[in-house]
Amino acid sequence: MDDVARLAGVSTATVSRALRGLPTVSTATRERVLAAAEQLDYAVSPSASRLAGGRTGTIAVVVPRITRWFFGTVVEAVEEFLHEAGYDLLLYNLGGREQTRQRVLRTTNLPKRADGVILVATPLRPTDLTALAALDLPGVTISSGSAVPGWPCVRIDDVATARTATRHLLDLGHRRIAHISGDPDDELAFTTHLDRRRGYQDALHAAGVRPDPSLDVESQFTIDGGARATEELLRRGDPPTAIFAASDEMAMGSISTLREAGLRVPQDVSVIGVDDHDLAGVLGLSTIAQPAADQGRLAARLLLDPLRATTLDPLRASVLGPLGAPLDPAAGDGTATTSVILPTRLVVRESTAPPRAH
Amino acid sequence: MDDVARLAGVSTATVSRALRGLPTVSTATRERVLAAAEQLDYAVSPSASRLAGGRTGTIAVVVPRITRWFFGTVVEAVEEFLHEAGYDLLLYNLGGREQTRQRVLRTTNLPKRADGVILVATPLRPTDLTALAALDLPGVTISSGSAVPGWPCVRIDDVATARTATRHLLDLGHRRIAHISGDPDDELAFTTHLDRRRGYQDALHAAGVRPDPSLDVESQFTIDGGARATEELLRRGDPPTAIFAASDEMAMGSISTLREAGLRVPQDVSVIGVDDHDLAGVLGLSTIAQPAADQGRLAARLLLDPLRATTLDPLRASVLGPLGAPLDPAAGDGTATTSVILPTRLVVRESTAPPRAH
DNA sequence: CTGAAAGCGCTTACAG
DNA sequence: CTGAAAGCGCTTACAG
Repeated sequence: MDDVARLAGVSTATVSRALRGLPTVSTATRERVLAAAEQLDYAVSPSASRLAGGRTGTIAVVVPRITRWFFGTVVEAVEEFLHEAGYDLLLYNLGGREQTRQRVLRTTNLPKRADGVILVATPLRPTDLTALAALDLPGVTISSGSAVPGWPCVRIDDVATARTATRHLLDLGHRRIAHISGDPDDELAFTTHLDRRRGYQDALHAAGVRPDPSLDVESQFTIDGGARATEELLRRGDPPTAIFAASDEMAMGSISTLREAGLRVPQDVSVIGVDDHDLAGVLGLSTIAQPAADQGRLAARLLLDPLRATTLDPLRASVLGPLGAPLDPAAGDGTATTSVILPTRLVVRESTAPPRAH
Repeated sequence: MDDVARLAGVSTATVSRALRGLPTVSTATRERVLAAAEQLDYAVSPSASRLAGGRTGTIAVVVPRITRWFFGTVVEAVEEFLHEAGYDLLLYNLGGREQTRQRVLRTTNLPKRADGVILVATPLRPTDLTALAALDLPGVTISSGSAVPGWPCVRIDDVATARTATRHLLDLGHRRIAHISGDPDDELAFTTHLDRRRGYQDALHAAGVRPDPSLDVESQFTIDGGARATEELLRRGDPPTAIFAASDEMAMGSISTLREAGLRVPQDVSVIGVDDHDLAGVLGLSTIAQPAADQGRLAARLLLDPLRATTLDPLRASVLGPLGAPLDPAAGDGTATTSVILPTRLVVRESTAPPRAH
């Protein structure tokens, strides 16, 4: 930076300002600095910049399992948004390891590594919430059960989504509709499966069908979880004519088990999932599509907008107007949790049909 | 850190040494420092540590698309290894954006952000190689077409893998065997599809079958790419009795198209892929399984072992012996490229069967 | 085995 | 609009 300053005939302070685009630099000076930096192929040292400026230019993204469709898709969208904005992405994949969760949420002194964090479907205990609040770090959650005070939350309406899926099966004439969802080991405040179960029950009630507990099986949100839940369902005898799986991956596991058991989909059993997984089309799986990439992009934006606004000179920020303004007015007060709810939509393919008796 | 030093009654230099486990600290002192740090809930500032020490404690991981099975699985394994070793992971998802590739490989001054880089199946032009060499950064490639001088490479034997797949089809009695693979837009030095094509042709030749160019279609390594390649194949008339797809995702797209065209798998057309994708079982897809997670773990280890060795005091490193030693002696000379080749294995499921005429 | 001191390369009040 | 100077919080020779 000294070299650049010398070449441009200014101080390093001015080089710093010019390179960051601060408005308090005359156009002529800025151009001279930029030219000098270019000529010397200079780029600021992130380490020094962080230490002196207190900003890391990095966002931490925490997902349960990057290999699952929803999380991979979210991360891809977040990554693109962040990198286009000049931010780096630190990836934390919990992978079911409780200790990792602890480390990420506590010890890691995240605030010194990142300017903000995006928590995707990360289960949070009350103590975790306290820990997060203590970090005093900007953050956004995606499809999180437990809202973090002051953090925006991007998600879909899980209850409505489940209702739509169940109603689709009801409309086809099904009455014995099973539901596979949830994680039995999950004593954490992760409510996605609870919400989806509620929507399922709501829809049944609205149609005058009393939910049969023996048709409601808990398992993991994975292919394997869906397979095992379906095995359990079949083991109980008197199988359902339709299954609403809480995710496409569960639905795929379910279909696999049904076929192995000699049951045809949809002739013997209809199956519907949630997600619109990349492979849903290949498998002919009916589903409720949710916009995973949009949720990622939006979360990244909600996180970055305020960060970028405070980076700007206050004067300029007021001139820029909308750029600095939070997407939702309510997000501004620092403690309220703004939920942005994105729409889902029914996609009917070949895995759902009227029951045979019809 | 000043506080810790004061509480422990030593200098900050000693605190620094004790906390990093350097061997030049007496046990008593170390314990006092650790206790003080614990008591004050102290953790070093990464920014300051980086600036002063020159090490970032971070590894950059570059993948083409995190949403594809192979890359997601690799990243998950790498993430676990890195975090257990106390390193952070910076994710770069190329996503087909050429400019991102440029930025990552050049401008980003990677060496100031990461201590090393893992390049997963990243196409490299000769100029990229020059750029990488100029970075003077430790790195490892996974399944890269172009070897980077001095970097270890972890991969499978693509030629042998393709040969095995093709031979499986030949053994079943197929003679009209199509191949879908490759990226027609790929003028980069990414050789995976070339190697797989060669294995395919080798196997045909060995069986006395002359490869039919009209049965060899190029497309993308995706579900959609497989679907389109298969459409093209059917459009050409006189369809094959079997298809060897260069990846499971392509195979899945292929199956989808075949079914839409009214062809049954495997009765009318057999299909085999490469990967052993999570959903290969659900789809009954025969495939050549490759160890994606193992490749990720191994790459991370090959990258970290030398880094950690140089972090240690030379004296201690020699005491520790094997820890500091490179996995492969040849990896040590700094310019040779060591390839570690992991085994693949044929997994026969329901998508392959003898041709009907049989 | 330990400490004093320099220095890593920036950013930020502060003053002008 | 710009500069001089302090300081961000560590690590590392160097000396002992």
